[in-house]
Amino acid sequence: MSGAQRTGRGTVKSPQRRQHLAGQDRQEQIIDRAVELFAQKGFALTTRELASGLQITQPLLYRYFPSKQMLIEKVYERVFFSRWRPEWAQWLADRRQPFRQRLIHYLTDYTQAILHNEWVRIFLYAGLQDPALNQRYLAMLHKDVFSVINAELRHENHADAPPDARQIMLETEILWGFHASFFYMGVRKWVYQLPMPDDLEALIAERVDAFLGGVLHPARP
Amino acid sequence: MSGAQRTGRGTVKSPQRRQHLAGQDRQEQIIDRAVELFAQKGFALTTRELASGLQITQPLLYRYFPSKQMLIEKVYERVFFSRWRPEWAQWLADRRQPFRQRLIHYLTDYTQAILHNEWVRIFLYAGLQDPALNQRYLAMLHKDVFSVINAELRHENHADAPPDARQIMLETEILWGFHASFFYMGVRKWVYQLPMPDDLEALIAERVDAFLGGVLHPARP
DNA sequence: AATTTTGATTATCGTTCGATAAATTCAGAG
DNA sequence: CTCTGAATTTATCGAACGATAATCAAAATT
Repeated sequence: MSGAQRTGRGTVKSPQRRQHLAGQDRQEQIIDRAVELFAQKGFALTTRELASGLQITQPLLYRYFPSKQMLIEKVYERVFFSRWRPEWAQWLADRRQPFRQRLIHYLTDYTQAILHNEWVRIFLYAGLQDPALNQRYLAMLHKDVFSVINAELRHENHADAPPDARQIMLETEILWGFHASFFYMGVRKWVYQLPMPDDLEALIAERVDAFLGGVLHPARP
Repeated sequence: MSGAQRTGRGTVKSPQRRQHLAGQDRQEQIIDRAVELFAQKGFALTTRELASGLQITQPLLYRYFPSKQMLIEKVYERVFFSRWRPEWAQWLADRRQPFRQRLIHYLTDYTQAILHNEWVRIFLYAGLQDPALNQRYLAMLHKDVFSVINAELRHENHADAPPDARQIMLETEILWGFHASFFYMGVRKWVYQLPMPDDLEALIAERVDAFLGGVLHPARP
C-alpha cells in the first residue's frame, strides 16, 4: 500500500515526489505566484486556484499566511512599495540638466517601474476594494514628484511672485492629467487590452513636449 | 396558523405586507439598484445582498433574470450605452464655432455623462473581468470622437499634406492622454476617493487650453 | 364571488469557499 | 541509521453561494 510511487507500476498518476522547500523560499514563491494570479483574476482568486498554480495543496498556504487577506497585504508590498525609487525627486530637481530632459529621464524610469500587467491591474483591484493603499502611494507621488515638478515649472517660467491657491490647484490638475496619462497607457494595454504602440521612448518625448508646450510660457520679449 | 400577520399579535416580526409590483416596474427597479450596489462592491456582490437592498427575497431575482450574469449585462446597457450621445460627433465638426469652444462644449457634456460613481467604477470592474465591453465602448469613442478631433486639429494647423502613419499614431496618443484625463478625474474621486476641485467648468477650460497650447502650432509668419 | 394569472416567498439542493485538525513524509542533526 | 522537527498532504467543517422547485398570496379577469 504505502510507497506506491516507487514501485514500478506505471499507472501511478504522477511522480508526485514531495518537494520540501525551506520555509523562507516557499513563502516568497507563494507571494510571487500570487502576484501573477491576483493580477489576472483579482482578489476573487480562490486559495485553491492559487495552490493549484503552485502545484501545492491548499492548506499549505495557511502554514505561511494566517489568512487570505494577509497574503494580499504581502502582495501589495511586493508590487508597489518595492518598486518605488526615492531618487526620482532628486533627478527632477537637478538643474544641471534641462528640465525637458529631466522629465524624460524620470518618466522613462517611472514607466519602467509601473507599466507592468501586475502593477496596473492590482493597483486598480486594490482601489476598488479599499482605496487606503492607493492613497498612501499617491500621497508619496504627490510629495516626491508633483511638488518638485510644479516648483521647477515655476522656475522655468521665471515666476517670482508666489502663486495663489487657485493657481496651484490649476497647475496641479494639469499635472495630474499629464502624469496619469502614463499610468493610463497601462490601463489601455492590460485592462482594456487594446494594442499599444511599442516605441515608449518616442511616446514619452512626444507627451513631454505636448505638456511643456501647453504649460510653458515662452518668454515675452 | 395561516394569516398570522393580520391577527393583532404584536410580536409579528414586521407588517410585511407583500408588495406586488408590475413585472416591468420591478425589473427596472432591480436593475437600478443593481447599478448602485455593483458599483460599490463589484460583481462579487451576492444575489442575496442585492435582494436585501431591494427588500425582496433572493429567488425573486430569478423570476426576472435567468442568471446573475444576464443581470450584469442589463446593468452594462443601462450604465454605458444609454448615456452615449451620437450628437457629440456633430458638435465637434461644426465649424461655425471656434474649435476651442467646440471642445469645451463636448467635454462639458461628456463629463456630465460619465463622471458618476457608477459609470467609472463599473467600467473598471467590467474591464478587469472581461474587456469586451470596454473595447466596444472605446471603439465607438474612437470612431465618433477621436477621428473628428484629429481631423479638426489638422484643419486648424492648415496641414495640407495627409499625415503619415507615424504622425497619426503620435497625434492619437496625445489625444488619448488628453481625453482619458477626464475619465481619470472620476477614478481619483470614486476609486482612490481623493478630494477633487469642484469647479469642473474651469478645469475643462484649463485642460483644453493646455492641450491646444501643446498641440496647436502657431502660424509661422 | 369564483377563477385565473402572476408576483412573491419558503425551503432546499449541490457546489464552492476559507479555514482547521490530524496524519504523513521529507531532510537534516546526532 | 535513527531520531526529530519542519514541511506537506489528507480529510473535513461550517458558512455562503447561485440556482431551482414547490407553495402561497395579491391582483386581474370573468
